[in-house]
Amino acid sequence: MPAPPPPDDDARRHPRSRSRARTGAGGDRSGRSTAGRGPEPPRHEAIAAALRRAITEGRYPVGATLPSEAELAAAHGASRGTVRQAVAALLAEGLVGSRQGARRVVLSTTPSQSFTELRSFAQWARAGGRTAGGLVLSSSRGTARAEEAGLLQVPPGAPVLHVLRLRTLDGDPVLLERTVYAEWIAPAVEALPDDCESVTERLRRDEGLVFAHGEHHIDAVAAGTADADHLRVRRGSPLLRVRRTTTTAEGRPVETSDDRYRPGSVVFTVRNSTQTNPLTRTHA
Amino acid sequence: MPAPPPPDDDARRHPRSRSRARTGAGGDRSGRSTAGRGPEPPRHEAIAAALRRAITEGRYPVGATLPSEAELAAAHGASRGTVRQAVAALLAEGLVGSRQGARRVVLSTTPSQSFTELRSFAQWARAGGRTAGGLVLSSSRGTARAEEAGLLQVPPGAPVLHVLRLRTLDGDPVLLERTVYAEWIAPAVEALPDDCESVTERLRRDEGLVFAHGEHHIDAVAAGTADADHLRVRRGSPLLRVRRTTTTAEGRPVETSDDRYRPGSVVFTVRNSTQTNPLTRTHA
DNA sequence: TGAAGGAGCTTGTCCATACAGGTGACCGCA
DNA sequence: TGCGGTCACCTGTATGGACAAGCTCCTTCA
Repeated sequence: MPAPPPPDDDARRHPRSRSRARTGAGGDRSGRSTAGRGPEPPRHEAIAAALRRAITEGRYPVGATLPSEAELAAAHGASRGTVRQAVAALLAEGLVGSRQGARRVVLSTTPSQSFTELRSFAQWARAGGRTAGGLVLSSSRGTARAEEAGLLQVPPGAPVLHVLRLRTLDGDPVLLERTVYAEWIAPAVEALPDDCESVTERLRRDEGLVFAHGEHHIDAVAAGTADADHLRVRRGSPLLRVRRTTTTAEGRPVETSDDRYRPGSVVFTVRNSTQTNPLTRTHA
Repeated sequence: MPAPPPPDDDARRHPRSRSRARTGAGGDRSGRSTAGRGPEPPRHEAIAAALRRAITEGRYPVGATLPSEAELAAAHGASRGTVRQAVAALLAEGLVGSRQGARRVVLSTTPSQSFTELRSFAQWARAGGRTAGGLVLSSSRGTARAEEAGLLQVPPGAPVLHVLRLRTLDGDPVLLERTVYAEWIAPAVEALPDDCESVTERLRRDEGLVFAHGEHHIDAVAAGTADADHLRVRRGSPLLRVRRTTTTAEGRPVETSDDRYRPGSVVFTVRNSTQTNPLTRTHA
């Protein structure tokens, strides 16, 4: 849409520099804190963010078609490859659908507040406009049982840290976490305050530890005595159980946890697609 | 925009044809049933499949590093971009992790038998080496309630088809489906046999209808009288509920369903990553 | 012996180009 | 009027080149 600046031939060979210059010069982005805050995100991510915003704000309602790759490329002063990279993100989130030959279609306008991103409880709560709370009920050193050891990739009987934590949403108890931390991270966890709102964020800030990967197993169980007590439900009432194991970017397991959600307050959402995959997967 | 086909005699300008010719010459793929069985998968998919197989077969155990992109490219006679497209698929499946500067690491060797792919119950069962069964308990025309209408994107009161279906795994009842089909697909569904093993596959074969997208809401509920009866559990025992809506590739809703799973027999698995996204998402 | 530095490899980002294959709308003919 | 074919448009696939950023390991110096 915004006609690119007059054809400057020598600059055409440095599109990256050109557009960078543009954001600084023509676009009064300089007024924004782009330079001061962080190293400036990659182009494809910026484009994806712009599209995502346009969709969630209703500029493209459900069923509408997105501009073609060529148009988007021109509008953002990027190449088609970069635009494809951007829309691939929306594809993976299930916001848009794509078929060869046809324009892309908007499937949903609600941002994926779900598993697509690996979200901590606090982050997830904030995204929904709610306030999360936390309270450590007990914390004790112990040894890993066989199952836990397997998940944490340590020998059975290895020292670990067991933590029982109650999570609240707007003051209501909704989640009981039974977490087992690997020993190498235990001191950092013990140093946290009992009512720490977001363990994930604290560990990232204090230890530089990022939870990069996670595996979640979901099923339903009946509330036990302890569950019922803390979550304020009757014993035997249904709970949503999520057993998860989290690892660092290098694949080193950090924690494994048995999380039990009180139904009604929390619903998990997964969006799905035959084309979920980055750049295709349609075959067979 | 598309430059009219100029008279090009230079064979170097047709890398696709070149490599095809290579596979044809060196590997006499023509001798294989490639021509008879489907149109030959894209290169990047073939490479992804090879890597996936190597991982699940244990050639790369958990924690091992994958060959570099350059090595893979050379090994498969493809360009780096194509290899990147292939590994992006594994990234999205959570099989491998990736960090800039470091070799890719294997995170898991179990194929994602889960939500990453949109699988029908029968397909999913087969993948696990089990046999799926189905039985229609009731099927009746009716009108859409407000909630159903919203999910199917039809006006409230529009004609729909309600189907109650019991699914079995190796003969045991594990899933009770309450499905609402949009009217335009209702005749095809009614034409199906009552004990149809896979509705998804039949509809694809007979109608050319593909279930391309899905949205799933997961929570836990107590078994009602009917649930308890059909699933052979006590009333009030916990069930895993998945409310899902499925649409075609164009985004047209096909069905919406309330599925209740008997716990113990089925566990949902979701694998997760900060880098789940196609080609990045690490920022912020 | 231990720590700082650098070289080389590897992944991330981006561009330009070309062709294949599917979609959908327009147009002409019966 | 209705049907079928043509064609512009759009996405999928693939290559190749260039540079940036980050990780590892090895060397070198104190």
